[in-house]
Amino acid sequence: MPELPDVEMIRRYVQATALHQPIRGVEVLAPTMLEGITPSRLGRRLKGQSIEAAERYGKYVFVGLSNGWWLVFHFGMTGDLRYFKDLSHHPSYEPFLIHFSSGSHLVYVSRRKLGMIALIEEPLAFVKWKRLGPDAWESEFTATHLRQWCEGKLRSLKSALLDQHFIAGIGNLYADEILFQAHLHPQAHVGQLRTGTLENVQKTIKRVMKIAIDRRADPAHMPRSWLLPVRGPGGHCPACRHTLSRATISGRTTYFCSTCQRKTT
DNA sequence: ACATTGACCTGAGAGC
DNA sequence: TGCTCTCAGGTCAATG
Repeated sequence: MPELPDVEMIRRYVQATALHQPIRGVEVLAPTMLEGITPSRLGRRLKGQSIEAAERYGKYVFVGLSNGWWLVFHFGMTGDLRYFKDLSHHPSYEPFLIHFSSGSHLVYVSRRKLGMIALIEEPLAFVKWKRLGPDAWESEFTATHLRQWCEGKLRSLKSALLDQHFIAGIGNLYADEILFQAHLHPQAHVGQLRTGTLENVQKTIKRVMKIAIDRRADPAHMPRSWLLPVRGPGGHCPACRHTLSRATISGRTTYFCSTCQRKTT
């Protein structure tokens, strides 16, 4: 679930639920998910503080604390943040919990321990350290950036879209959606696409991100013309009704319409 | 430079 | 019902 639109929902959720409450303590039930800090040290840094901000970059959420430190969350394939007034409806998988003095809780839930939790001093320095490309939804991601990055490269468009060093926030599902809407084959070579085509790709990325966020990142509520609602075995192209093709590209399962999506233009 | 593979984790669903 | 196998939205490192 957690690609850019989903992570944006998580950010807004934190902002709407968990701000300005003193932290009584934290609980780390999956210490291996902490990066660069021990559970006890993390507890000391957070105790008595409050959450004052929630930012996002790519697939990361940065939770700003009253002492200036930032908690960083990456959600892997299954992670989410949930806010509970009390823990009577105990979440099942909870690597990390923040307990507020009010009695409520902000809980990182995840079935698989593929995510990451860290404590950092400066989000932008973290982004630089991770060498993340521009956020797919922010204005820094321009057609010029796309063109410069693709120039002379042999790699496939699908792998480029998934590369967080190139552009941050797109995952496997939305990469397929973007390719579908741009009418481009996932194995199109980025270096062979014309300037006008690349500009269209950039516009498509922006449009897909915007609409996905407007519709709260819920695949069931995406437009009928989109791939997402039918993406899966036996799905049919919303445009031409052909059965969708399935292939492994860049190591990831890819669904596309072999009629509507072209390798060149 | 790029694609591919496996590792990291664990649940869900299919097939037997 | 229960077992085994395969797959899943992410990232990273090693290999060819």
